[in-house]
Amino acid sequence: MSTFAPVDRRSFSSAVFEQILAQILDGSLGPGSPLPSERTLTSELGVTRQVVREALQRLDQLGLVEIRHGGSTRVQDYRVRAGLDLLPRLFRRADGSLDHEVVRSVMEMRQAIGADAAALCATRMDDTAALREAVAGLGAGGDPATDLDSLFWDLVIDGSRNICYRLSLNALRQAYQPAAALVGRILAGELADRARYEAVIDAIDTHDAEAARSAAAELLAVGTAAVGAFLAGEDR
Amino acid sequence: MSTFAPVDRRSFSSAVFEQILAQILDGSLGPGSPLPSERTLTSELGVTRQVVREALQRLDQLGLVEIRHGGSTRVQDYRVRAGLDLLPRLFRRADGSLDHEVVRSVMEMRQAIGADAAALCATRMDDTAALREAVAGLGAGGDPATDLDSLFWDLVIDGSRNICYRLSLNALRQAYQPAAALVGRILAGELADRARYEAVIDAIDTHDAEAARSAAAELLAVGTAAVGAFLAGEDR
DNA sequence: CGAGAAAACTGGTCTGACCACTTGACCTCC
DNA sequence: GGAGGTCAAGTGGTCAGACCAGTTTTCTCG
Repeated sequence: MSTFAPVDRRSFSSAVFEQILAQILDGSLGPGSPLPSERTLTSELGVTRQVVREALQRLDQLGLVEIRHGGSTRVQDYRVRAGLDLLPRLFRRADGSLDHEVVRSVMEMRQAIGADAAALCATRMDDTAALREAVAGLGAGGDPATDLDSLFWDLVIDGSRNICYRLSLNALRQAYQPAAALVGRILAGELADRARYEAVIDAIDTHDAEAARSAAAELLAVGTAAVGAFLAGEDR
Repeated sequence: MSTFAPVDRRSFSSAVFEQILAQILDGSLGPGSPLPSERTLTSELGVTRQVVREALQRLDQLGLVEIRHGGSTRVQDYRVRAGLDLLPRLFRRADGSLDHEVVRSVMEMRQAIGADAAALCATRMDDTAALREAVAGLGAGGDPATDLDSLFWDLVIDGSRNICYRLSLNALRQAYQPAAALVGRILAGELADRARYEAVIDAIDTHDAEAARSAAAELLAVGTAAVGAFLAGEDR
């Protein structure tokens, strides 16, 4: 099964963005240190000032630099300034290795948000038919994206009517999307455990928030443990 | 006490960004609909194409539009694509009114993340001296930003060693920062309740994760309730 | 009617100039 | 010596119009 991925010829703008981003994340450009002027970057990178500017605007949007008219552009401490949108960039270190602490963080947040969303869902969702249907379709689809429990949790999150959870889920998903196939394999155990899914749905159905919370937490803990084991195995 | 806020004369680029952003959020530009071409925007807005492009790059970075070389740039569904960084933009509707559902969402997430972070903190933090000091200094400082329990929760989040929580906290804070003074007043009850803070710290000190979780949840629930009451009062 | 070429879009980059703001050196005047 | 002002250099912000590189539509021709 050979799959061809489209060559991603990023724009110059994106290339510059990635390059500066990498230097900020690996510490080459520490917090507070000024970035070279746009004109300097222009000549050093061999691109136009417009290209440099577009890259800088995006870095600013991410909260990684602070641009000030007249003054120099400075690097900000991303651990203080950046939002969750930065997450996808933190998975791999400069040398390409997986950052286990980040992966663990994602799994922990997944569990906490998922559990609370299920609890809220129990108080705010009336019809669980869609949920049961989603569980029924689990593992049936072909592609890993659909095969994952994306649909189920989409419904739970939407049912919780919490926009923060919705946006957080988007960010988390954006983060592990590139490795969807691998994630699917690791989480196989969780995905196969229909009984736990049903337990969550039953609790939501009876509007029992605390039952929904604990059932969801138990369900998600399976995946958390599986990922933990995977990481431990990788260490060896 | 009259305070002078610096006049924020945004750049054209930011103005264009805000304008398009507003239209996307209020639905004037629905998901999937194509944006006018850069050249069209250029002439309609009376600015240069570079200005338009910088604005579009930022919108793309936020996950609000999808730019494709050769094709038209399209509006994406922010409820599916945008990450938590979008949050600060969702507080106020087009008419300037506060979106209660968003506020409620923030408080719920604050509570869930805070509780889980406290639990993790209990298993990962060894020295709680800094925490006790932070609580001791609560309410002593002058400005609302410091006066808020920012420092305390900063320490808890850092102690949890969960980068996702760290970034989420940044995003949440970014969201309610503009209204820090008001938030401080509403949360006064929570901030004054030293005993609850101490209970959290004690649990962390004894490495009792579940105790820390419930103590933190109870502490944060005070603020959640206060905000709920405030919103209910505003409805009247 | 269908396939393929051509034209007309779209976004991406280049050029070089000028405007607006901040900074810091220097200079004056108490 | 210190407080204030002036000025030049450096920074980001914007402008203009041109050309390159893809995509989409249109039109032509078999």
